[in-house]
Amino acid sequence: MLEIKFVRQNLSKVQEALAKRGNPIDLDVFKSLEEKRRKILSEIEALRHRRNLVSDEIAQMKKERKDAMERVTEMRGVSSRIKDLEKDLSQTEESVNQFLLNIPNIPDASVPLGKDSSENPVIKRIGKIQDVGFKIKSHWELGEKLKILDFERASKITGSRFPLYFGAGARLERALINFMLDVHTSEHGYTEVLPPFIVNRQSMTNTGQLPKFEDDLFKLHGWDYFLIPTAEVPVTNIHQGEVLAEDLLPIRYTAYTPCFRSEAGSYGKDTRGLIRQHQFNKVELVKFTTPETSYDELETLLQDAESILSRLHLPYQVVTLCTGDMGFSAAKTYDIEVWMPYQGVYREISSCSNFEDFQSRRANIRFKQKGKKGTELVHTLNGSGLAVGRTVAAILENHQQSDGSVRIPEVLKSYMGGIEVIRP
RNA sequence: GGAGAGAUGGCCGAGUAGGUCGAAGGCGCUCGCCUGCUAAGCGAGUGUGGGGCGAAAGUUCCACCCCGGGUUCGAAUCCCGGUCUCUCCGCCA
Repeated sequence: MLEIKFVRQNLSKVQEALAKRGNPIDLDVFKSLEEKRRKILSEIEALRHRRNLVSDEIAQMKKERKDAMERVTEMRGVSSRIKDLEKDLSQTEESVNQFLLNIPNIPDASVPLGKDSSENPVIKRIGKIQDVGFKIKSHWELGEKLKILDFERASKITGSRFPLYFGAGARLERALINFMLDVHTSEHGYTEVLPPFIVNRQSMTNTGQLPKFEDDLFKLHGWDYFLIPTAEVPVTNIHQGEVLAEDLLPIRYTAYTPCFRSEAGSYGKDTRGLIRQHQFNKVELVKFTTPETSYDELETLLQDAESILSRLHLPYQVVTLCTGDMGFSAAKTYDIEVWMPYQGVYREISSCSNFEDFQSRRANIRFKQKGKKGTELVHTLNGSGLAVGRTVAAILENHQQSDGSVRIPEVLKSYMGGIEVIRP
């Protein structure tokens, strides 16, 4: 959420920034609501001031055993007037708030201008794409032939877009989770977290999934709870409402969680394989930083995610999301895209973002500098490190051999109980 | 699921016959003094958010003692509802 004062004082700047993102918003409604809110508020405060003064007077008169009836009667009127205004105020505040909650973040100045994903500049490509000299199979074909993936049976159990792994496939998924967590905790300085997989409405609102994107979430019947679409939600909300000591920052957490997404509106897209599922596993990286360091921390966050791909010998590229392609809460985002040889395209496998104070304002996460007055909002960041199902897909396709077997990357061997190749 | 106890400032902890309580006291922290160093000691200060005035220091007003309602001229204090935590019983991986 943007700061109300900032929006009020920078109407045209905000409007311009939102136009760049491709979601123009008419701020006139906001302007008049906000004026109304401030007008009512100052009237209420004046009346409350008066009431406070006279109430003290009444107390004094009672002490001196004087008759205070006249004042009491007067204050009855004042109090009921206040009550009416308060009702009006809370309605207006609610409207202003709803408006603000639906305004996306303002892109950082370094974010390239563009209308959609076709305009995301590639900033680097790592790893060689080799011509293997045989016909590349898709990961779903490999998975089914190797008897490690079974999409048909998964749909019997639940429906379409749910994964079912067997044997070395299940082991590979688990190996990747452990490998990623181990690297991030022991080499990159993150603290491992295992959070709830179900969160309440407030947490979803704090990180920006709500109120706008409820259709993308799975909601629990009879509860105001939701399945998490990413560990970002529970992990960022660990510190909601807290004032952190500055010397604790930056805080770095990594968490494995399953992720649940309704994928509303994606009918027909990526219908085969592991790319787009209602349930998938992900290892997430989350940081809380000071405003001064958040952009440096975004760069190292990106490196931390990249290092997983390098160690798995998977070719990838990094793009900067342009203004028109960024998520609602982000101020700047890098996507890491892994090479998927069957389709011959790079596919998103990690998304690393700096949210600046957009989430921390909603979640009220602050820090305090020693010896300094007041508090300041932290900056929050997160990135996938990595999406596990897509990593399995990438390993299958990139490390397949002409006989339909798949080589396990060296770094995973110890996690795979010595399995070096998955064979039919 | 049943019974009970509790929720106060960065932390601990007073405050219930409603009025000068934004809240005692302690700890912590900041600044100053003192002191071979450290510790101790002494003095002063020290919540958050919003608004007005001010270049700033500051000053002033409003709100906040878990959350939401209610009673009242006036609520941290009384009433109702909710959330969370703890204890006991039951059940359970």
